[in-house]
Amino acid sequence: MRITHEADYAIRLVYALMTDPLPPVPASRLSEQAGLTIRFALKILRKLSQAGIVTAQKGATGGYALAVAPEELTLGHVIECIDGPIRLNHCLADDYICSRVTDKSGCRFHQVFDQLNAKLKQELYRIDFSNFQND
Amino acid sequence: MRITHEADYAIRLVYALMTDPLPPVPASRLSEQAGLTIRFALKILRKLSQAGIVTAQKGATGGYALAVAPEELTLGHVIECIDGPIRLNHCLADDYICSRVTDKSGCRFHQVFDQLNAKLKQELYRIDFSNFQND
DNA sequence: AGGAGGTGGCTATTATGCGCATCACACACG
DNA sequence: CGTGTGTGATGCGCATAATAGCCACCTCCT
Repeated sequence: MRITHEADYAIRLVYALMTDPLPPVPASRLSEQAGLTIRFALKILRKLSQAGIVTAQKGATGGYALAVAPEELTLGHVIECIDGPIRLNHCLADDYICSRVTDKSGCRFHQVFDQLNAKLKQELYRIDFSNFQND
Repeated sequence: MRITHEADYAIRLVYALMTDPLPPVPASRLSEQAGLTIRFALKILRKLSQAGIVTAQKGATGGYALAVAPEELTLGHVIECIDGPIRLNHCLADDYICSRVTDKSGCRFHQVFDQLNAKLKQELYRIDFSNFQND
């Protein structure tokens, strides 16, 4: 029922990236801002890069930059990029076979969790990073 | 971002308890209904018992019974009883000290997660077991 | 050449799922 | 009234997986 530390760090890294006046920002500066080791930051930034959320520039003057506008980027994007799909219950996974299933829409509990999950997801995808721009 | 298997099982156990026509129900029958081993079921039932959600009766004709009416018991009760407090982010814990804190209400991210968390909790405490009574 | 990120693997810690052994209790039956 | 049997209570322990974080080496750009 919790996002991982990694996802939390990812959010901080995106925030640090967004508020930095001089992109591209090297991982060292980002990790300092976000308060984690550079090694771990690199791992997280790689995931963000693969997901197309940030761009990475190698080389002497390289670093990271946001690939999408803050108002286009939501908490949901970042969290699912790091933690994988948001699922309140494991029974919401695609390949889960419920022993209590009665019809194709699954058991009543499944349906309830499915609805709740959709709501949570919707909320997370509603909160974009422009909300945090002036903090 | 997921409830544990244990909490999921707990929900199934409560459901089995609720739909059983002859309380008190021994753990053996409940575990069979809910599809888990009796040992694990006992551990979960103990937690439910300590939380006052079910009553346990020792002895030859003993077993478990619901201590509260189904319409008074919600998914939130059962989940928090097993998994502990619902927290979308670890920074919502009471003893967490945020490095980014700016005032007593915490950083902007904290505030957002706090609100989301409250919403989720509210939803989970809105869904009581009478919804599942006739399934 | 040197400073940047990319990749994969590695370790330590914690959470999770579940089992085992033993004790405590309540009823039933002799 | 005592003892046996079936029930739950308790605590220990372990196997597996997830998580958090680190390291070494490679690639790429300037």
